[in-house]
Amino acid sequence: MARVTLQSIAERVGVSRMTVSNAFSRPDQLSDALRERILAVAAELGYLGPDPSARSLATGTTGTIGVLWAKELRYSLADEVSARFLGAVADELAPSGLALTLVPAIAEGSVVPARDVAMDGAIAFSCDPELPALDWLQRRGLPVVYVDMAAPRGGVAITIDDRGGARAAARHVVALGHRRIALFTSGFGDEPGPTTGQLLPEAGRIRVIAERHAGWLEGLDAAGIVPLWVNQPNTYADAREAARAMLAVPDRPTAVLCLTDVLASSVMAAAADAGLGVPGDLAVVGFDDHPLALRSRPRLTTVRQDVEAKGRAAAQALLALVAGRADVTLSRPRSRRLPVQLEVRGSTSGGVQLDR
Amino acid sequence: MARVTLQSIAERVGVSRMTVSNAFSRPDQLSDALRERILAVAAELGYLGPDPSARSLATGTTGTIGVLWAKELRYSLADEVSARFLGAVADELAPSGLALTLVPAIAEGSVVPARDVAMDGAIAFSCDPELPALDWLQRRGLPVVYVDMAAPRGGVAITIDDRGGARAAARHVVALGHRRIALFTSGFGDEPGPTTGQLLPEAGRIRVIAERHAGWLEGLDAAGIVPLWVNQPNTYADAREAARAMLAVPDRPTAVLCLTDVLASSVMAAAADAGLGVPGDLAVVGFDDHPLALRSRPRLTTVRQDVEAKGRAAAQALLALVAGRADVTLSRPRSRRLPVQLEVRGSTSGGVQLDR
DNA sequence: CAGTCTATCTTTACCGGTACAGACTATAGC
DNA sequence: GCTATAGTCTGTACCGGTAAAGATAGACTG
Repeated sequence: MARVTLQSIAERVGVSRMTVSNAFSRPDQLSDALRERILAVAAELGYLGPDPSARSLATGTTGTIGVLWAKELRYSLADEVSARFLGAVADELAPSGLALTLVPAIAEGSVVPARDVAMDGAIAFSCDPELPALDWLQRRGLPVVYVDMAAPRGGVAITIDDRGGARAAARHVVALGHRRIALFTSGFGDEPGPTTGQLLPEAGRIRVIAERHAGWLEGLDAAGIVPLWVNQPNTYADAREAARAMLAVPDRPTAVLCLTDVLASSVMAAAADAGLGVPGDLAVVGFDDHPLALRSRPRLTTVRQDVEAKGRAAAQALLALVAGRADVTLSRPRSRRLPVQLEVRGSTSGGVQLDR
Repeated sequence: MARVTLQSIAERVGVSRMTVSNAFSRPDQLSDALRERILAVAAELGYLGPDPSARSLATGTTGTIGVLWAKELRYSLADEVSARFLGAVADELAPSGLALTLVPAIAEGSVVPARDVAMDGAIAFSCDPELPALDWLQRRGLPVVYVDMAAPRGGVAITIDDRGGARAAARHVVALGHRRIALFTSGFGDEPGPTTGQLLPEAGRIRVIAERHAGWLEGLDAAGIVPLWVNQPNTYADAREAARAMLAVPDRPTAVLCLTDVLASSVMAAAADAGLGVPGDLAVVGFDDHPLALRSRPRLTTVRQDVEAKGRAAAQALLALVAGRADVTLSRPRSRRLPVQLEVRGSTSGGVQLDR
């Protein structure tokens, strides 16, 4: 299959290659009559439109933006919250005709995707700031928007008020009178269950984890409460084992604050398995307001974030950065911190009235 | 920021441009000493490695493969099952250094991603076979693997036994003695709730829908049962309204077979809202064996598919196709239909023993 | 010591487009 | 009638690499 190129069409029609190029890319540069003739010949020859790579080389733009993922995609995408974020980004980008490339931050083999994948810009999503891949993005001079992580100096970050939300969650259970409170989270290694260990440094660099922990502690410290830390290894496995271990400790906690709704959901399942009533025996609070939160019985009290708004904000900021490279008169997009909202539902209130 | 190119490095070191290229791409083509010198100069000048677009143009490969999505990504990715499929594909591809580009099948504006995005191959995931985007992929001569959809003649398809699974689900509830059975699905338009309408043509072309419906009917027809069709508009909204309407009909069904676990989960929530016991008042069967199925109380009887195996199979088939283009002696990968398995749990059995 | 390798580097020729600066009309304005 | 102006089209010069074959020289073979 000999490839049909601009050149072959040009020869057939009897015009210059440039004119054929314009027929596709800049219709205003030639007469309609000629354009139609060119397009007809192109169709006849089976021309597929300008070659993406060649155009990309010539113009310096690729038509795709990358999303840098820290974790293995298997895990990240399995999480509905991350996936919805990605979906919102993709949809916000679609009208501009930009596709979205998933770029693994962790290199396997010699290919370094953050260096070798063609893209016009990138969104770094909840990455360890020390990842070499981030360096590559910057060295390439690509516009980058940082989501759920700190931006380097001058960078654009889109975050949510993780700390405030976690603090509100902690205050909520404290206000309900709970004193034995567990913090159900990740980042303490591979052992599921209650832990007295240190948060792993790499986990501490994940902003979402660090900030939610900080918020919880702010809320608990004020009441002089020392929490029970419970670890869930950061894999895709069901968190029920860790939850079971938590519920088996002497002086079992009466309330548990969870890093995410997905973890909270497993906690609720474990509570049911153990014959414990929620919220009567155990109050549970999640984070994210995942669809799970509404599907669970009782409905889950949680800190709502608008993950789709976050995705849209990130996409818009990145679009502005990409456009700003071409037109320096445009103002740079600003970092934003989106608000969160504590949603009190049946998993803590117990009152049917609040459970709608 | 003047770009550092191979040429500038070559001049600085005093060798040909080709040698510099080889220093990066084919280390065996030059002496180690020279290579080190070149890399040193490259580092000093801030060279970032070969430009992806230029390399892509010269070699004819892009280092990315596309995944064609029919629905808006916002919806597709929000579904944990789709998302896990995508994650499995991405992880299977990662060792080959291939990135993954999400390609919207529905064009917005003049850009046709399936035509304009650079890629080495594509996975079409549960698309309407009549989508123009599929044509573009074929006209480009790209290797394509079709997942959860029929492949065109000679194409490679990875599917699951949707029909057999649905049939097993139907037989299961029939065997339990149910006679008033609802089929909770999508594809009948925008009205939620029981319907007597026709399945929309575009929905009928979605293999997953068509096959699961066919399987259900095979199972019910054998028992002479006429089901109640219940429609859930194909949006991201919670399906509880449709479920509520279903439970409000006179002669309320005693069993409901659902297109997916996500829908089943909403049905169970609606049952709880209506004060109905599962499985006592209403038996519920899902499809997919989504993590939800295990988290729900009672646990959801469902048809298990291994979505990650599906993703891996698709990725492997595509890798084989891509490799086969270069080396025609390789055998073409074959279409596969992966098995499914009915998982009987508490939402139909009622027996505690089966609910573990 | 001629002949043949092998390793190393260079030369030539693309890959398939687009940007930008003319050049050549035809029309309009005065 | 002569010059602006706009509308079309062409020519040239890149974009930044890689493939494949050729050149050169020292090592090895018999």
